Amino acid sequence: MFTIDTRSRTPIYEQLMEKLKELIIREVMKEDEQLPSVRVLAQQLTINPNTIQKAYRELEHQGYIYSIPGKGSFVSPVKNEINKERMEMLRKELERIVGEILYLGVPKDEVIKLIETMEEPERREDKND
Amino acid sequence: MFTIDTRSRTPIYEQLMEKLKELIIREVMKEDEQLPSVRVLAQQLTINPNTIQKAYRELEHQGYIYSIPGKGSFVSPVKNEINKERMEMLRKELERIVGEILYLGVPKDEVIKLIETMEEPERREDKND
DNA sequence: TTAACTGTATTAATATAAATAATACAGATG
DNA sequence: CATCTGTATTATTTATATTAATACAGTTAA
Repeated sequence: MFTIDTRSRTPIYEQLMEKLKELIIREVMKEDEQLPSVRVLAQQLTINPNTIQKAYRELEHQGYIYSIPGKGSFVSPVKNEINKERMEMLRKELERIVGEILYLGVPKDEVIKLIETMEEPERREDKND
Repeated sequence: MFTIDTRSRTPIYEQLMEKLKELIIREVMKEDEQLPSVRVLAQQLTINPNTIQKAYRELEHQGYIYSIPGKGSFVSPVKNEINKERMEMLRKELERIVGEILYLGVPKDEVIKLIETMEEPERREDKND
């Protein structure tokens, strides 16, 4: 499914979160799709189940997945009460990074251009639950 | 000068780096201005000199400050060979964060609006060394 | 030159966090 | 019932961050 660098200084569970988020954001994994179980993924990546569990727990807390005991873990539907803390954190991070980029001399226009090349995810409007 | 949260889960040296970068980016501290010495700052913040040293070392590696043994540590002039690794890392981080924000349903226009409200640092063009 | 600064380096000890390991429990499913 | 799922707990090991105590060399001013 993906690879983990056990020697990296960034913790395994964080790497896992990034990779999984990537799959969710790029919509490789879609709403309500089941994630590999804690044990299966642990075996595939040859890392400890507890580490997977930690990553899943965090992703659930951030609103990216939801878990049902006995059934499994699944990708969260996007619009369901976006985590406000997370949104606030992202806004701050964005400001920090753009601030740093501007300081380093990259003109604002270029930053905006970069963002304009990025794709907005397509989404149905009609699916109001 | 600033405050450090020793109980925070983010390492002290990272907090220090953020705070100092903030001062440099907001141009509270200007080119070639001297930073407090390792020992003085350590005493002020009541943390270990080695921790300050670590932060300074990293900031130097990222191109934000330069140190002269026996003299002190100073804010780097901005245009002097921007750290390309760092620029690349910032670009990637930007893409990651904006990607996540877009995924969460914030329209691209709004992200761009936010960036447009940010101030570009003013800089002389004539000072070509 | 001496005294008091500066950054830098090293080595050891301690504290905190991450990761592994071994289980256990309860819900879901066929 | 057997086997899958998530979740929780406790202990141990390993890695990282932090402190501590020095040492050395360059700078600066008295």
